Amino acid sequence: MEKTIPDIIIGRLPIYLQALEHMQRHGLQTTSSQELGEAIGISAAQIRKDLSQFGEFGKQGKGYSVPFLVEQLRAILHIDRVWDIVVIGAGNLGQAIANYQGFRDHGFQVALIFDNDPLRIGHQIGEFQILSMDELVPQIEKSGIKVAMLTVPAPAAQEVAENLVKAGIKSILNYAPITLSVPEDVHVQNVDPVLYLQWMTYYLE
Amino acid sequence: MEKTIPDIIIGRLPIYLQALEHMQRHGLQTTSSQELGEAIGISAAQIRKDLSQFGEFGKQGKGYSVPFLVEQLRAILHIDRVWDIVVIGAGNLGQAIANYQGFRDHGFQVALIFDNDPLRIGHQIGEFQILSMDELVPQIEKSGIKVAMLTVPAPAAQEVAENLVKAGIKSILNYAPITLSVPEDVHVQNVDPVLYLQWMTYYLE
DNA sequence: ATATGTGAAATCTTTCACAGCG
DNA sequence: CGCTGTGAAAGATTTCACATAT
Repeated sequence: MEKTIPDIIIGRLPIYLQALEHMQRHGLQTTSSQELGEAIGISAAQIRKDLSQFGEFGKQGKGYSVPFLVEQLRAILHIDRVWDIVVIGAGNLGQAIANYQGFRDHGFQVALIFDNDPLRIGHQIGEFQILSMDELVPQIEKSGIKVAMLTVPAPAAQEVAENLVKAGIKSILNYAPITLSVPEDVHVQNVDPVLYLQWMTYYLE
Repeated sequence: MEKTIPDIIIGRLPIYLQALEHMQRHGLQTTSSQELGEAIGISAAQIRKDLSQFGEFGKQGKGYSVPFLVEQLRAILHIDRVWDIVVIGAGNLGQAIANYQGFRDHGFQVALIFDNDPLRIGHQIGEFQILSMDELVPQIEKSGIKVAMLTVPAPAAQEVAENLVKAGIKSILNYAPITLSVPEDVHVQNVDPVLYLQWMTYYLE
């Protein structure tokens, strides 16, 4: 009886939340679909329609309570808790991710980091030791972590992804320039910046 | 008379190209919409429809020449040349980007990098000196660069974006956790990883 | 025999416009 | 009166299925 909510709607909720948290930091108590829409470049009707998939969060004639809507969106997105994440690849990007304050501020906590380079294994990044890739499956299994960020070179990415799946990972943020093949119940988001740059250059010249 | 091609199609072309380059590196001379679709999880019909917007690149009964289609896609996306890019923010992420080999391999060349921290200004990252934010508009104007990657903290991002627009930037890859407000002719892609993590946690638990 | 390119159909997404509530 | 929530309409995207070319 549960209707499935389109992925495209889920993808907009974090954007709504980002803007609402911004309003909240600025002390705004109430907003409207109109105001929120103008802040993020999305139509008021679309925001109302999207939110209506999950409940009735507004008051007619009044708008939405900012703190209440923030709380509701956090619950919907399951970010009303702290998620541990694992980083695979301790190169420049992996290290930058491990040290990025923005994850902590939003309830994501880097808990494990792996690399296969003997010169890196054992070294400290922030408060974590870089672990050997040989330890990947047992360590992740033991930790119960479900979310991974993949920053290894393309030729290694598919094999690592398969190990992540074996270890019980269900969500992969993939920085490697390759389409990963994974089971249906594992979600992959490709965030290779080159893809986005190539998209944007279409509109140049 | 030129029909506008939907943005959603443009966004898939870099994915096609990524897979085709992968095939090319493995020596594959020919492929089909079916085979390409299986590699990236997109239907064969959609690939054919997308490509048909730009011309007739295949041969009936035969399929597509991999090197030819790679060349055509590069021309369509305007990546049959080297693009200089500017990085704003020389923190962990900005430095990781400045050193990322993947950009060079795909025709993007970091040419300038800016920060507003006096402790960073003047320091070397790879072959580049970190420049002062005060120099941002004149230096970018002089260079003629059109593409920027924004890795500054959220509170600074909107102001920096406005300066980028003044300096003639037309494409911004935005890592800051905020929706930027820019003129219509400037393209922004938001790549804040927190947005993607929040999207994925919806499907967990 | 095989695989493209493409109208037509099906599906999905967004916008419209207004009843209804505070 | 102002703004939500929502059916219905419009618009966009994807899939189907086949004529056509090699």
